[in-house]
Amino acid sequence: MDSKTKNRPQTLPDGGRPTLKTIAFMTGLGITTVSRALKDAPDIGAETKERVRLVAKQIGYQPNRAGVRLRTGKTNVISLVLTLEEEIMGITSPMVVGITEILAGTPYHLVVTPYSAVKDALAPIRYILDTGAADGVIISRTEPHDPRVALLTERGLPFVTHGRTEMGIVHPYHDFDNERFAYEAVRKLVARGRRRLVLLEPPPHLTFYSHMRAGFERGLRDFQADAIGFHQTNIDHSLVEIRDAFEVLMRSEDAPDGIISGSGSGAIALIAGLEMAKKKLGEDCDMVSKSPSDFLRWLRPEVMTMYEDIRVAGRELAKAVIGHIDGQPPETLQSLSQPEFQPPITRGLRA
Amino acid sequence: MDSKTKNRPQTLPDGGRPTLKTIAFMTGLGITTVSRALKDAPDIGAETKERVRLVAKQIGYQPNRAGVRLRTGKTNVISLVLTLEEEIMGITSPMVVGITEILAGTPYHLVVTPYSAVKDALAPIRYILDTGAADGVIISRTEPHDPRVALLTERGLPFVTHGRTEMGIVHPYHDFDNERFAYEAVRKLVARGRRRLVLLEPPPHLTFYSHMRAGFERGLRDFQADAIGFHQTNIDHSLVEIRDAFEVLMRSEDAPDGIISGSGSGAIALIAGLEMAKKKLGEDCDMVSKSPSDFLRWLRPEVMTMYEDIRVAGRELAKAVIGHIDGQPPETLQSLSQPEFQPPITRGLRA
DNA sequence: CTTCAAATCTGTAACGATACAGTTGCGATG
DNA sequence: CATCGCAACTGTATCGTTACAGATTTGAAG
Repeated sequence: MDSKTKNRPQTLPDGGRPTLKTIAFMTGLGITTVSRALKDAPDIGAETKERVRLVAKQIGYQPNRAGVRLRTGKTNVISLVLTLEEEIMGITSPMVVGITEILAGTPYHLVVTPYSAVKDALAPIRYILDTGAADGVIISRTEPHDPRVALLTERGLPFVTHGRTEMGIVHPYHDFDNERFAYEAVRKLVARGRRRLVLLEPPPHLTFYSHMRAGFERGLRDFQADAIGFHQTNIDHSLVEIRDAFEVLMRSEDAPDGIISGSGSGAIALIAGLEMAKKKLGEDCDMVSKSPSDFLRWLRPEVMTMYEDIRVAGRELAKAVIGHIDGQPPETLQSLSQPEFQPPITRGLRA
Repeated sequence: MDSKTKNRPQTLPDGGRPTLKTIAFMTGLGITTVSRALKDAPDIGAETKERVRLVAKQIGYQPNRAGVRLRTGKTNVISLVLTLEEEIMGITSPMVVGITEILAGTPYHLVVTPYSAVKDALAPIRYILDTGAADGVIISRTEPHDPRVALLTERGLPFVTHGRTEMGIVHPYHDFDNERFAYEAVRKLVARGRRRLVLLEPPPHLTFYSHMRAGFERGLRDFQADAIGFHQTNIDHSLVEIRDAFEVLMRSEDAPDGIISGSGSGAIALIAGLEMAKKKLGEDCDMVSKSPSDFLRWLRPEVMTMYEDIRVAGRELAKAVIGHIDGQPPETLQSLSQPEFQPPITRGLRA
């Protein structure tokens, strides 16, 4: 055995799974060389790289994640941080699908990290930071001064928010244009002759509360309509609470004739309240609602809906975190999706 | 330096994160001792264990997952395998919530592993097996002879199915009792005087297809009703397809007077088809539907719904995989959730 | 006094990958 | 014909943890 090959691997790994050692053994190269060849390092010969790549592919080599993670700290994990009390109609589902669609083409895995909103929204972030559990984080329910954004920025962990902040930190985000949603909703209702408008708003601590309100108020000014106050409930309340509060409003002198619902499930409760007050949608009242799914269009075609495509949001968010991890500047990783009214469900035969 | 302490760690790990080395340094013990103390090994003194535990807790020690995984192969990961084309109304969302509720009290993380049903449902399973990506797997859309179950069993990777199989393999599962659902649905419809019943069924290749059909047919026999054939579509088809096919049926001589819908979103389409045929729900027709969410009850209270609690299913599935990983016998990890009719939404004030 | 066993504790090697600091061979340079 | 630089390759140490095979101490038995 000449000196050049004296420390070459003599044995193969026990388990069936190929490692760098397997490839080293098969090619007659050193483990280091194989590692560097697979990374396309400049100090490895072109032909050698080719050989290594070929063998790696043949035997279906996949780097051991634990090995990489232990040595380099790179987890290849994106963490989706969710509250357990997530929206009734399940915004999570299409979101997860959207994210995984993007991650499928990458080495990243999606880990769902839940927290109880009732407790501490920072807890999961701290956990991820302290344990180095992920290379990137996706958070939602963003607040104007969001401590999670502050913490993640300070500690330099790439992230993206579903929703914007107002704290002078430039960071990746994806958001639905709620300002424009409310504005267009007002326009639509006024066009139908409605002038006494009510808004079922997001909870005030979330950023998109002010966006939606701003759009609402701008619309009222531009199209000359009036706001009917309805701050007793918001889209985070239970359907029963929303319904009951709205019934009271609809029975009062102050009853609105146009309704804007900031959420699809909220719309259900509003409709129920309205009907309990013996009013009829489409006659006494018109309604515009945001809707992440199709059921309103099918069951209450009278409601005019603007579709919020959560699946696309998931895709955008995933692309943005990865971009952030790859070092792209945050300002290039921001996107806003524009609301559009949905056409009614087609009657008649169509696939 | 006496011989007893000569190889004690002299330096602390660079990063802020505490490791076994940190604790060893602080307690003056060896790394091995600390490791074994934290595992409550029998050859470590009681007082030593106490000290180690105390220090570990104080400094917030958490084992490095990559280290454990590399050494032991234990990933502490549960993989939820989903099709990207998952149910329209998003069954995924409450399921993920249910699973994470259980995992929160364990060292396990939830990784979502998607696949395109259009392609190969085995692909993600192979990936997990080949790369050792998880300690346990949760699969859904189970088939009577499910190749995924065969493969996982053969390779000895713990798993649980959402739905049962019929291949003579005893394995953990959680299922909704679809046989009973259909049976009780028939009973209810017959009690309302309906005798010409139609079933919107699951796709035939899934196991619960035959369960639901069996319950349906047993109900027809026991309560003396007749089946109206409707196999043109199933709950996997698009809402438009279902609606159009059902409209045709409702306009025909053969129009049913009772409808059983195997899915909540399917019910929406059936209602639309029925209305397009100028029939009225509650008058010409009654309907019983499975429903994983609340919207039907709110928007179409005429529909009698049986609630399928996906969140609870998620919890059961999580408990079952973990049980399987922990070596509990599969036959003790099987559960069936019993359908119950939901009460109507309460009218009047209630939280 | 040995000798031995039990009770505690410990070092080494290994899991798979990579950063880093070499080593080797070879043609060009002075 | 030394010397140098360069291209191509390699060994060692390390990340944090645990399995395994010792090592040390203590006290009781012979």
